[in-house]
Amino acid sequence: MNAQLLISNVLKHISLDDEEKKLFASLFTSKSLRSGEFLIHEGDVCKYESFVVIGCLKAYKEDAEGNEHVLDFLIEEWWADDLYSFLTQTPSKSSVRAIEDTKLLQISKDDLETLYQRVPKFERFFRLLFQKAYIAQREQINQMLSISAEERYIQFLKRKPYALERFPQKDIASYLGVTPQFFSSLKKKVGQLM
Amino acid sequence: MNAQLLISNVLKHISLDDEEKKLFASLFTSKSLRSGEFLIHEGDVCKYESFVVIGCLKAYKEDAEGNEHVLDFLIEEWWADDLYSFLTQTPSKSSVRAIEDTKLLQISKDDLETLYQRVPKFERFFRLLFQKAYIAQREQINQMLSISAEERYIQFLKRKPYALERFPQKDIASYLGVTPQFFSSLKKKVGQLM
DNA sequence: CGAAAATTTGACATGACTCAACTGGAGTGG
DNA sequence: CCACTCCAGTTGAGTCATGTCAAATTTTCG
Repeated sequence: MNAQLLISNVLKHISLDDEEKKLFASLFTSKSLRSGEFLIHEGDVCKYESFVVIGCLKAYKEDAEGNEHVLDFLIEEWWADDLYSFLTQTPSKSSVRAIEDTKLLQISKDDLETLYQRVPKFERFFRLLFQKAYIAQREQINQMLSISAEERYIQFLKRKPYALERFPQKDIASYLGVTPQFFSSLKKKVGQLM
Repeated sequence: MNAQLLISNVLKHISLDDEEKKLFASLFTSKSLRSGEFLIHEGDVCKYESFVVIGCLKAYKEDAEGNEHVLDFLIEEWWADDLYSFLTQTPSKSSVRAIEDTKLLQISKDDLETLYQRVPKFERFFRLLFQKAYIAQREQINQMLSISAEERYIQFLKRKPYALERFPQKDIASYLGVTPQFFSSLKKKVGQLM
């Protein structure tokens, strides 16, 4: 198992000595998913926190009519999984599914608690992750309230320039809250402007 | 200063002995706001975490054209303030302003750190708050993606039946992401259905 | 290659916005 | 206590953004 990407990600937020790095790496196990496979199904309790080493996934929720609503895209160096379900050990309200072949590193809730006790500064690291997720969401809400679908799409492209190549259009449409048809015309229009 | 409401709120999540209650209460100071006064201005660093004892406030953000976008309403037994700004001690991206005369209890960042060290289980309490805020936001995003303004309004009334009496209509409209005019017609239509 | 899924395109329908005018209540000053 | 002003809220006409439905086209993948 190669944990280098994971370690270097952690080092961006807190410092670690060799001992701590070794302990940290030893608590993770690796997992692979083929495109289309589930990391979590809605209703499952999320037992692991997962770090994306390579690949990409979407987090989404189904409404009463069975329509998918994409909440987020996860790529390399992001943490997948339903954070809320993981922390509270209650059933997840959303699903996470690979949209490319994906390799993950996973840590269980118990091992994470162990880690907190032995190296308390990891608590800070994971709290920072949570905070980032929180503020990113707040931005997302704010954008949805204040700007048009076209502007949202342009912002989205700025933040994730690789989006059109990596994510299916219908998932991007869902993430932005528009129909695939309307997204198609948006894309054409915006493409001509640039 | 009367901290009973605050203490009983904390006791819903963690247990405390008398000693701990006393310490906790001693770290808070009270603050009053008249209707219309600011708790935080956009751009300020949020120095205190505030618990609403009585009254209500709105958290909002202004866009480039100067339009308000209401992000949240805060009433009794809620925590006001920009959590992100408080935790990271960076300038707030939103403002919080009283819409009724309001009484708050406040704790500073330093005192909160002291509290964490002396009674570590408070760390859990505040982390739970954060998690709740996170999941509430995720619900909000999900609703915005999947349901119409009319349905959102009906859901909102279910969650906050007191809303029409306590909050100005234009603020509710902004919270739901519609114009005051359209909100007015929504209200009429939904009122007739019920 | 063939079938299924994703994307595009066009006609039409509707939800939500803009603008403008009107109503009614809450101060404020004379 | 009245007249005046100032907002918040309402109403209606016209418009634009986005959705729906249906069909054509392209891509994906077994």
